[in-house]
Amino acid sequence: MTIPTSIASQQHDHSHCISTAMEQAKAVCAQNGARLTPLREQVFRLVWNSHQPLGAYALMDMLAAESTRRVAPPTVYRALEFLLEQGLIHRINMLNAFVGCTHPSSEHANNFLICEHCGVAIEFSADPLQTSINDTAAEFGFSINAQSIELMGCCQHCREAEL
Amino acid sequence: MTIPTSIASQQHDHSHCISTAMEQAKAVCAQNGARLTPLREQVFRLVWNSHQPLGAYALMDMLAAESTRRVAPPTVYRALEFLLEQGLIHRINMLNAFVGCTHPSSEHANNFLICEHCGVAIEFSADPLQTSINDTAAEFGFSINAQSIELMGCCQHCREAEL
DNA sequence: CGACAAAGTGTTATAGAATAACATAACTTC
DNA sequence: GAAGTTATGTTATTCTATAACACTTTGTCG
Ligand SMILES: [Zn+2]
Ligand SMILES: [Zn+2]
Ligand SMILES: [Zn+2]
Ligand SMILES: [Zn+2]
Repeated sequence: MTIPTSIASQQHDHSHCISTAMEQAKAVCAQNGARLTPLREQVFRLVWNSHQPLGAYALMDMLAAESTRRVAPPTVYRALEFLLEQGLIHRINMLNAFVGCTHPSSEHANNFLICEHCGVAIEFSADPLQTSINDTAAEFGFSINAQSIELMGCCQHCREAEL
Repeated sequence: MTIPTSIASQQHDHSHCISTAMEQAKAVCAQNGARLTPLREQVFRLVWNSHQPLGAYALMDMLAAESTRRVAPPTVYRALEFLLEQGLIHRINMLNAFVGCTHPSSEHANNFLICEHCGVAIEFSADPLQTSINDTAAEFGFSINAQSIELMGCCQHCREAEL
């Protein structure tokens, strides 16, 4: 019922990721009294099509491909905004792209490993890391409202594949 | 001869920041055999006009205001690219903006506290934080090429001013 | 049920950020 | 000074995101 983040870059039963994410999304929206409309669900599904962050315009094209009607930017941006508010997806600032959240119900810090090879974004959280972050902020008398940690590089799977 | 990061959001002798940054920039370029041309120096100076990250188009307007000739995007983007390569400025991904680096000569991890009130970006580094980052990456078998840590919130100075 | 308000979506236009491609100028090096 | 390299100018275009307004659907309440 949870999505293990570390498998994102490996071969795995991704349909399981999708269905789990879908369940969680419905639960979160129900709990928040938010409406996961057909359009929003469609965008969410498209974002979850893979573990690779997707740009808004790529999503727009996929939306347009699925339906016959033409799709304009606000359509997809509004859906993305909703999903961001609900904590169901994250924005990767380094890529101007969006990716599904693997644990939307619990508290989550926006931390990602992003592989430059396969494009997969692995969400992670680590207590010692968060402690260091909080300590540093405290040291500066700084109060954190939002945090973005993005590490670009090469994932284990891709490095092993290269040998 | 160094720029203390913690004073960025306070009243301080900013002309000292600028002159120090300028010295360091010249030293870095000399060491790397890179040419700090008048245009690049002008852009660098404009970026260092404050501790608040500046967008490329704001810079462009400032450039245009200073000289009579008209300035097109590639002009400023090429200068910014050069300064980024030399490690003299950083890009704040959450803001699509650029800010001067306070310690360009040494190794530096791209870590920032960004105040939503005054807009100041405070560059910081913390050994335990970096250790946690490296540990986490190692745990996932991930090799880091670039890292971006951006903490948005409210700086001490602004919080005290609000009371 | 029928008005009404609120939330969601469609549509057009525009703003904002970044790069491609090619021409010209300046600076090196021989 | 000629040739090659680096830097800048110039025009056009791509990519990302939002503003503004119209229309539709959904939920609420009398
Ligand atoms: Zn998966
Ligand atoms: Zn990979
Ligand atoms: Zn200063
Ligand atoms: Zn502040």
